[in-house]
Amino acid sequence: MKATPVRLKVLEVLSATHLALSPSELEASFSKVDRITLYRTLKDFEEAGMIHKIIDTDGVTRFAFCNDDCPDATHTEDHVHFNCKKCHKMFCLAHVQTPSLQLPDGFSSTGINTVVHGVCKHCA
Amino acid sequence: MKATPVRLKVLEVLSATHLALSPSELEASFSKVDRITLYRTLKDFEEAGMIHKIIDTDGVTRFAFCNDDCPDATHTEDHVHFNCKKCHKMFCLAHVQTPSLQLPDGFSSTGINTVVHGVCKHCA
DNA sequence: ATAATAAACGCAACATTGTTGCATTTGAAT
DNA sequence: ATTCAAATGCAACAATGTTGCGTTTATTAT
Ligand SMILES: [Mn+2]
Ligand SMILES: [Mn+2]
Ligand SMILES: [Zn+2]
Ligand SMILES: [Zn+2]
Repeated sequence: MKATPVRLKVLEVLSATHLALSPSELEASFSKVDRITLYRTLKDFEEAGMIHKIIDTDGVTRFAFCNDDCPDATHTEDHVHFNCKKCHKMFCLAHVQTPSLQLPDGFSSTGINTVVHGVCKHCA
Repeated sequence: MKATPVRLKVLEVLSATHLALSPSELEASFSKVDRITLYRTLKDFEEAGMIHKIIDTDGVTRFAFCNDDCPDATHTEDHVHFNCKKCHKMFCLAHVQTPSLQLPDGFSSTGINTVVHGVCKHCA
């Protein structure tokens, strides 16, 4: 993977926050970047396990940086995400682990996505 | 709310399954129904608390029937949903309650969305 | 049964999100 | 400096969802 300006910018923004950002938000944060290139960059980073995708309560796709202790395979599902109903931001709660649960007979789980909906620290 | 053919059809299909269906799946299941009317029907039903919306692992919006003991306000978040990675169906696990969890200071929850990803009973 | 009316419908038109093909540019290795 | 695969940017497209508006229909009152 080559170190290009677009990739460096995306990494810089995502690594500096605990928020999960949408492609449109990222596109707005730095002008001059082509929409299609951004989508491809995000897909490449995701496949490389550097960021993870998470869909918020409104169905908006968002991406967040994976910290070092993030297990490659299921990085999305190891921690809880929080979606604020006021500011609409999506927080990675890296220290809140996904709770386990009991499934009906015959169903087997490979990951759990937990999105909490409510009011965040800053909007309280 | 008037009893119209479109509404009756949608209710009939949704009330006969425990699956959460997408607008496209519903549209396919009965031809002759206008796409826009279907969207409006689903929105009306949702606002009336008759069905609930849930977004699957792939970001696809889906709707499922609310059973009688479904509390009006947070009907989406009271039970767990299961998304099969093989058949891509989304099951309402009406009898598996959403687990509670401990949020960081300052964050308050009004609902939790839990989507389990894995292999379903029929694809096992 | 008929008429009145508010609600629901269906169409066109549009916005947003995401993908693919292809010609051009560029990062990095030789 | 040369080379070449990888990355970019543009056009074109598909899927999903929304809004405005004129027409039709289900229900209510006559
Ligand atoms: Mn996260
Ligand atoms: Mn459900
Ligand atoms: Zn907030
Ligand atoms: Zn299945």
